[in-house]
Amino acid sequence: MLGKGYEPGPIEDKWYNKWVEEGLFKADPSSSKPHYSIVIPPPNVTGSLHVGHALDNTLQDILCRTKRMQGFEVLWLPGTDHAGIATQNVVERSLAAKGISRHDLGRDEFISRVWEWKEEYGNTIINQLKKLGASCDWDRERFTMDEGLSVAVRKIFVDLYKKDLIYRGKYLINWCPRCHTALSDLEVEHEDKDGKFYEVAYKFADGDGCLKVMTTRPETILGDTAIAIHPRDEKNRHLIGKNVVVPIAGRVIPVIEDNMVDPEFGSGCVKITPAHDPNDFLVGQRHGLEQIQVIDDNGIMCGEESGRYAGMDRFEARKVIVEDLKNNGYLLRIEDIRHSVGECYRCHTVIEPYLSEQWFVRAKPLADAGVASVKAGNIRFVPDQWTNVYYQWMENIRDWCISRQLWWGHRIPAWYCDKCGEIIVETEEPKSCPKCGNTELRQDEDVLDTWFSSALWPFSTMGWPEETDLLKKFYPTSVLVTGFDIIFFWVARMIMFGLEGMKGEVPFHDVYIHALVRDEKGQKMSKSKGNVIDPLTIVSEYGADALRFTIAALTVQGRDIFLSTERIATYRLFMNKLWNASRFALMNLEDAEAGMKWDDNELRLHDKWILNRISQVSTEMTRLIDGYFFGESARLMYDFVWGELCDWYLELSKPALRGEESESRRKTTQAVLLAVFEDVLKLLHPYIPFVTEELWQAFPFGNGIIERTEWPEPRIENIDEAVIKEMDLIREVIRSVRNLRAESHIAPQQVIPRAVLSVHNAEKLALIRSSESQITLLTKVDRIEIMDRGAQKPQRSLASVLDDVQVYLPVGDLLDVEKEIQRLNNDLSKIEKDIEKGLAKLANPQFVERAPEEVILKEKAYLSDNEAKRNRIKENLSSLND
RNA sequence: GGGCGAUUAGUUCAGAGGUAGAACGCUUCCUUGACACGGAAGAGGUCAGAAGUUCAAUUCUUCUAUCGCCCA
Repeated sequence: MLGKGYEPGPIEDKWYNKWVEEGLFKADPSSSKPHYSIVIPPPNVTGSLHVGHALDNTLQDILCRTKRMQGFEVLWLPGTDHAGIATQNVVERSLAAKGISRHDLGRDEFISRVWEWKEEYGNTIINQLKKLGASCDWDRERFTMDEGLSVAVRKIFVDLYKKDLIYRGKYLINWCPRCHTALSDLEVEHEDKDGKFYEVAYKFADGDGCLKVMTTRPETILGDTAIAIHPRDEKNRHLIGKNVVVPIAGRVIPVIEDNMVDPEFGSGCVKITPAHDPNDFLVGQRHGLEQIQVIDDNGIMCGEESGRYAGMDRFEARKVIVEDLKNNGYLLRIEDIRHSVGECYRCHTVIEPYLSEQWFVRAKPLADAGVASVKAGNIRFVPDQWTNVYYQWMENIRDWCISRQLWWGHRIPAWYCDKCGEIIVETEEPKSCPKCGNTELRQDEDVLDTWFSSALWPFSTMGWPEETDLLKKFYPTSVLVTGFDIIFFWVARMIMFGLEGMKGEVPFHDVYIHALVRDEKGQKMSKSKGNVIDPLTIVSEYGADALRFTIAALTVQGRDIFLSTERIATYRLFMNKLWNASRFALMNLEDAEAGMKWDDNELRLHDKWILNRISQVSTEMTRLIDGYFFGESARLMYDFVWGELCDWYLELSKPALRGEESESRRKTTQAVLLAVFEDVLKLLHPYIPFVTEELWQAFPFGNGIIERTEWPEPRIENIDEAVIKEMDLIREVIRSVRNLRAESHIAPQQVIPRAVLSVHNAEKLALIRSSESQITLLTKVDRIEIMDRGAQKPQRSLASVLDDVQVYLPVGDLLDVEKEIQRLNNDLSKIEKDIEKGLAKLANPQFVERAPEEVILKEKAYLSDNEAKRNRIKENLSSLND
């Protein structure tokens, strides 16, 4: 027998271990079942589980578990990402605590320390996923730095290089002076910040006067090589071709024309520093300007041109230079400005545009293919609003800087021959230079962007470039589930590399994009704000199922998720409700057997109703899950179990189960209970696997693991709408009697001798007659009397009017006439408002002419029902005055 | 500057071209043999504002306001 309350603690580990032991999560490539596959978005190996992971993986788990029950061979492939910068930072920090820098150790030793660190701490997040219940095939766990995946990385790099889709060159890239590496455009975060706008005078070289230039970065003046003006700038055009003197530096530079300049902005004259500004870099290329570097890779002023500022930090130098400009009369004025400043996504150091030799992916051709395959319908974004976001980015894509000046990562498979200058790009280390035979080759020091290896994840994890059984069975994957924040970083790049590596085959058919989890105030969760909800704390306090169910219920397409522990506590109660409903059922099923069948002749209205409803719910659940409607599906189950099964069916089933009707009624009710609980547990299993498994085992049908059973088919194929409507009426009658009781403060346990019903419709009359015992049971009324037509209504009674049914509750001395009049008047005014609306509608010739026939009929019926109700309420009112 | 999303009960959020929904909170009552982690009943909303399309708009369109995000 189940305990009195649901306790998640003891059951979760027990079942998780059992599932793993049974091999429930293992994917068999030789299976003949249709395939369903998902690759996990690999979390950072340094990471620990946050609610975003909990969301992402709960949704994937729901899909995988559902599909297993629906007869698919499911592969959910797990793993982690080596997270170049993050991991290197973590290990460097722990070394720094011992006073060691990575340079003290040297590259090889440092990397082996990172591996040691990974072995020790890297499994944290994997174990946390298990706590959540994630049904991944753990035997196939992968890591982006695994040997197999490294082979894939080298292979695709070489292939792309040979197709000229990867190239090397000296360009201005985003440089983080703290992380000491290049970053891609995506890894730079732009934030509007308060800053200063300095207006500086540049004197003409050949005489008096000067032109005015605005800049936010006066320290780059030292690297200026031109002043640019828009060719159609009437005001300044005459200056083109002149020369000016760079303040402080004293160099003479030309005034040139370029379309890049916005003539409306500032003075219309722009200083050009090709080595330290991305726009200026392009201008410099167009005009063949010199690139003068004055800031180095540490953000320190450098080089001959930086003069006496050499050795100063760039921000320190800015202050000093401004001071010097002022003292020499070059500084005309300072304005406050809000402008966008690029920062390193990882450490928030201000990015320095930095001229250096880097590797790039030529993105355009790859992006074109990626766009085409979405346009062709081979990949579908859900919700589809993300399709446009994807197109917009892909259509404006820029080349991707993939080299990183780190030690931890996939080393670029390029070797340099210092004798002849040859660059050799191969998957295996070359023995000698193919051009000059030199055997002293030097491998490129840099590693690849972590996202480069992540982009291969859907197929590198399945053994590519080998043609494995796994790839044959499970590629392309069915769906990718991830957050919108990495559509560009990851989704788009997987599509590009998937099409390239897998000969035009997409990496996944659907992309389900979910929102970000925020706190209850809608703020991003972050450690510094202290508003982080730790999923593992939640799991230990409320159970994994409660967390999972909350996440599912709050997941609505196209909207952020505001999570609070209050919400989780609410859904935790649902677990308890399900537990106790099952407990009730089991108490009454002690002599029941699996597979027992009900006798159709013994089914009462409420039995038929619940069988019809569970059938509708099963069908609906299948549809909702297929459409990725997680929130709707979870709430459907919540409402059905709590609001229909528990509140109505279980209550109505009690007399039969207690044996108060007949043995055959008892048996039939047992059979219905079994059927409904079997389906409910199965339908809920993907959402709340632990508690449903525990309950499943306690029922007579619970042989074997729940997930090895089949997903429910509707118990009743042709839904009987009439049954559902009839039950709705009975529920309404019951509610109205309860309402009358409560309004007149009759204690719930006090039995009222009779309720009198007046029914104006023959079918409804028969229905109510046959449901009398159900009504008396749930209203605590001794008997139901049906009033004859035209008979006098009972004295001193409360009254309530429904469609075709009037309910009277004779309460004798308890009747408070004043209050009852007030109550009826309230009802009356509501109805009169509705009647007015209806009359106005039907009096409108346009409505009668143009609205569809059935809407008009409905409106007429509604009106006449309301009029009838109004008249009866009036009668009731006047009879009160007797 | 370009784009996207949001605005519905005190709060957090669903919803749908044709009679406004849930949870939490609140009020009243109840320890009845599944559950007080519970049950019954109730109060509470000009569905941000304006215009348009329509017989009918809270729902579709446009604009405005406020908020949020992405890209430049």
